[in-house]
Amino acid sequence: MAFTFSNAQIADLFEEITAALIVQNDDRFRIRAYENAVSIFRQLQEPIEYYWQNKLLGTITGIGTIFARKIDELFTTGKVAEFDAIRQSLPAGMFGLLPVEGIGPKNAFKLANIFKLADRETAPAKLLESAKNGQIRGLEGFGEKSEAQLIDNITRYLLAGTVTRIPLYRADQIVTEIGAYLGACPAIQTFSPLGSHRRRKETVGDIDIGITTQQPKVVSDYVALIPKISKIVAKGDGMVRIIYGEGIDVDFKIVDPGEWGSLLQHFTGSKAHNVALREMAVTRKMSMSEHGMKIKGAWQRFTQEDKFYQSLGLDHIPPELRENLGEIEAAKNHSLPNLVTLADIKGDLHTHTNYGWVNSHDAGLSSVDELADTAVALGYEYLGVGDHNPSISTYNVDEIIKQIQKRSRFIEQIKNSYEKRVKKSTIKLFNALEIDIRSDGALAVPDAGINLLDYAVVSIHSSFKQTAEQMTERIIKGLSHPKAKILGHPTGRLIGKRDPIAANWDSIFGFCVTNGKAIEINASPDRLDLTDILVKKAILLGVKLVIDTDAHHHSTLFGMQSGIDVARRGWATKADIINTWDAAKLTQWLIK
DNA sequence: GCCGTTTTCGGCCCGACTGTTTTCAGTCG
Ligand SMILES: Nc1nc2c(ncn2[C@H]2C[C@H](O)[C@@H](COP(=O)(O)OP(=O)(O)OP(=O)(O)O)O2)c(=O)[nH]1
Ligand SMILES: [Mg+2]
Ligand SMILES: [Mg+2]
Ligand SMILES: [Zn+2]
Repeated sequence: MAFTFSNAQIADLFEEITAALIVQNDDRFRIRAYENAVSIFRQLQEPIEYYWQNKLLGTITGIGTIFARKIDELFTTGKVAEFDAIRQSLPAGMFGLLPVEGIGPKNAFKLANIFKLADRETAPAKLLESAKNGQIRGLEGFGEKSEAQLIDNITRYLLAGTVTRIPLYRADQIVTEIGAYLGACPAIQTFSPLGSHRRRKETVGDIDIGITTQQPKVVSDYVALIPKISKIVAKGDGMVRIIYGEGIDVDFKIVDPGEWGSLLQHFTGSKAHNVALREMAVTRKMSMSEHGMKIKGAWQRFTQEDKFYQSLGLDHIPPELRENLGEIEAAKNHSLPNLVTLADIKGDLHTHTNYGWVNSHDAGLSSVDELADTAVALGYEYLGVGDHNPSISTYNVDEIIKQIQKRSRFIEQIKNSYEKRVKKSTIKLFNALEIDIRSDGALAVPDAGINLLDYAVVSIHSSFKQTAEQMTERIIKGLSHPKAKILGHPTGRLIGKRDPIAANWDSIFGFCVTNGKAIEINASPDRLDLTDILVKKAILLGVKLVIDTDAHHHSTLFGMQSGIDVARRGWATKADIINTWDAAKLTQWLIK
């Protein structure tokens, strides 16, 4: 296979073809199929190449025989002849203009044509030149205002660079900030962050906020005066869209309190979920939107979201599931999963203390006592007391074993003294380590050391770029030790910083099911892996998961919710998550 | 181009704002 393409590359390719088809006034439903394919490609968490190799493209809803054939052609020949022909019929510069806010396919084409923009990289800057020279205002369909907008939008685009999505923890901070401002407005009855933020997606493209009021004009004006506003993109009685702070898009939708239920539904999305619901309404001769349900020309209003779903015969769907990935069907059949909640969690199995050996990676900052006290405060039944394995560049094999013997005695002492000090507590402390899976799959601790532990979390911390085959073999080898019970932060990705490893997850999941291993959902805000869609797949195959904070400080033990969010997006119930089990059941499963 | 518990043909979500428009196309959500 000489040709390889990432999912992002394929999504970008289809996105450009979508734009080209719009320019060519192609069939709007064909265009919709292309748009749909783009969002599917961006959502997939395994390589399209993997689907292609295993002839699984046809199993993806929205990818039919024609799209599958085009992808086959792409991987086989390195290009799609039809796509190349379509693109070559258009000025290349138009594709460089598309990322600019307010420039869609039609205008991108028109402007690239008029100003002979043949190069996509330089197109925005060149167009900006022409706009600044007043060459836009005279064009048909443009005027002084649109010229000024164009200048502003291109300038912002050139300054901001490529679009990056906002990590959810950062979005939480922004939401709190904006919430403080909205809360101070007497005219606002209720407000709530919606969109992908409410669905708890790992990153959000923007911040979406729904508002109810009986004075929409007052609220619209109030919102537009928010501190740190950079620009009003659009504003009416029903909505305000702004650029906020360092260039974050914030969408406000403002409705009458009587429409809150339908607004919650609409503005939470996802788009694919909404479209599927609306198509369902259409088959029942109804029409739905953020304003309610239109039945025989008459609007029915909803103050409550669950009632809105009910009007379609559906159970209330948890926001985390609203991705049009089977949740509507499940809501119809009353078979939605009973998703895991924070209250179900009974312990944390991946932590780091300040124990004083030279760690292979960052050591923790808190003492065992501090971690245990916090775990008790959280009402936990057990806690995995962990460290990274001793650094193999600092210690030789014998020294590593001696170090672990010493640490095991230390933990034993702590357990005794802790149980004396905190008499009421019955918290169970496990002697655990996080051990590197080295590039050949060997664990960084010899057996004689591992066997002193209650269990080990094994993780990839190096050589992230191996092939999927190598990596899969490596991980399975690493998990093969009986004490290796948990695969830590399995994809190795750091949101916005490091891509996930390539691996054959089907094989790894299969191994875990057969051999009684759990896969971690790491709650660190920049990890959040295993990722949501792979969680769903793992659970379908029967894999057990564990949600860990990977705390390097005792306060971080409080950060479990972000892992719960991921688990819920992966359809996880209490039964799927081993650290919802009580100490007896967990111990029996974990300690070998 | 995709899809199927009325269909393998004939459907395919719905709405807000902007600017230039004389009735609406484009863009975005
Ligand atoms: N019915 C319908 N609803 C839409 C459409 N586009 C967006 N919405 C709704 C559902 C979305 O979740 C919500 C907010 O739009 P966004 O573009 O901000 O998307 P979302 O927040 O889901 O994802 P994001 O992380 O912002 O990219 O508006 C659409 O084309 N049709
Ligand atoms: Mg959004
Ligand atoms: Mg939005
Ligand atoms: Zn780690």
